[in-house]
Amino acid sequence: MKIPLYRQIQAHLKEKITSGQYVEGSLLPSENDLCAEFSATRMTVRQALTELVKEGYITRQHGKGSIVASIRKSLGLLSLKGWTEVVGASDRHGTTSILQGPVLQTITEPIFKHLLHQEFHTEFVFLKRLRSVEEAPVILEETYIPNENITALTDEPLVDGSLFRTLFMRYQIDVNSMQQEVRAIAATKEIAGLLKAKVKSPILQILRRYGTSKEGFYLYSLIYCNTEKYAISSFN
Amino acid sequence: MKIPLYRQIQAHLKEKITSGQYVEGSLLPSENDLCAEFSATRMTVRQALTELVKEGYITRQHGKGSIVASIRKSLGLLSLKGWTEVVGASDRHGTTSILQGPVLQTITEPIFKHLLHQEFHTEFVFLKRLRSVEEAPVILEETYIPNENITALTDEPLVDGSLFRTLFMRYQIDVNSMQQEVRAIAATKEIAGLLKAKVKSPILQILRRYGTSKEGFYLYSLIYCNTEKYAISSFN
DNA sequence: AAGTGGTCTAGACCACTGT
DNA sequence: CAGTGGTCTAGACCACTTT
Repeated sequence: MKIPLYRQIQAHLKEKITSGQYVEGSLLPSENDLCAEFSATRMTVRQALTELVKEGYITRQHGKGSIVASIRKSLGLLSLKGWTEVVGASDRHGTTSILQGPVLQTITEPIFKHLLHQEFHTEFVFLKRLRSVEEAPVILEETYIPNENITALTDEPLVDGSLFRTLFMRYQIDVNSMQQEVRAIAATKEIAGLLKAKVKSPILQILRRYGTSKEGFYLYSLIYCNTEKYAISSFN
Repeated sequence: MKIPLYRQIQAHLKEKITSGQYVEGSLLPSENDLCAEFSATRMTVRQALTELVKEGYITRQHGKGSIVASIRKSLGLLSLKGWTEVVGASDRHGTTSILQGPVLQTITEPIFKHLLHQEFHTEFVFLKRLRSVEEAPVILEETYIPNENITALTDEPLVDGSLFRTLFMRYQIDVNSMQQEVRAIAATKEIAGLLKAKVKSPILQILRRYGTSKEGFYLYSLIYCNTEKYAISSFN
């Protein structure tokens, strides 16, 4: 077997968590149970569990067990302050509307150049989304995904409306890291219009590159956020 | 002994790294050497090393060894894009000047209220610093440190001009986590003046709480950043 | 070939959380 | 109290890097 046993256990548990078979807040099987299930020793099982803690899928409590973590917080990076509080645990007064795409195109934003891993002119799947809280638009997000045999993205709707979830379910691509640049800019006419802000009002701009479990495969996002009512928060 | 052996090994190595006895880019003693030195088994030594990787002090390479990481990047959170590139590996065209403090006072910024862990009116050591690149001011940082027997901070200068390093050297307090909120705001007259930007120009505002190795002890920072030339970037 | 880190076994004792 | 995770031992074989 090429893949280490602890990686297999890790992947197996991750699958059960993301698919909802292990519910948020519940307990994973104990270390000893997992040892039996996978014919492994505790050290091996613990290595898998330690990885899951590091990735934020579970927390552990001495004497109790491994607890499935609350929301899979998109890597603990961006979470709209108040998005979940205002909106409840499951996003439902928050809405996302797709303004454009998914559609094939090349990157036109020169701003991406210096953190681009691919050729500037390769083809990307493009997606432009507007996220709102209580009817008020807050985030404008333009996402570029290099077209490496994922053209089907443009044909079928997203799983649960989530891009990351779609990539995971349909292509087994797990987004697992990120690099970003944050700036304050003055709203252009177009951005002000979409975010219902005044022209020239301060807007948060985030340039982002996501790393994935597929070697050399990155996603790119250009995000504009009206932080008048909600701030962007992050942990760690 | 109350402290686990692997924690002791971890602390020992961390000390040698931060004090410069193990130089950046060089190799740590091999696992077997460390086993001998601490009369421990490899699993125990490896647990210490794994923690150091997680904290960013070292990287490891199969067949080679444990390599002391480059800069201790304040938790991989904020690093001025270009600060190190523009400025060389060791910060030296970047300057920090202390505008005010360290001095004792209470927090006056109501903005801190909702992520404050202490009472609003407890006493804090206050510090106001301006960071520049090539003579141009870029970051204004106001830091509040709860005054728990650290009054000496106000008496002696900072070690290497670094607050974190001072806390570590003089009080064995290690800053190891962070929570932040980011907003875009319009520059006030005062901020515009200090950052040499126009009044009402877009400024990045960061509200930050740092967690430390001392249970329940947090630092607070209010940061203003002119992102016209340099962006704030982060990894992970 | 020698040394390094990566994975794994088969035990052990302890501290903590539940009943 | 039984069950859980936290720490630790004393080995083993393998894959990778260097000489």
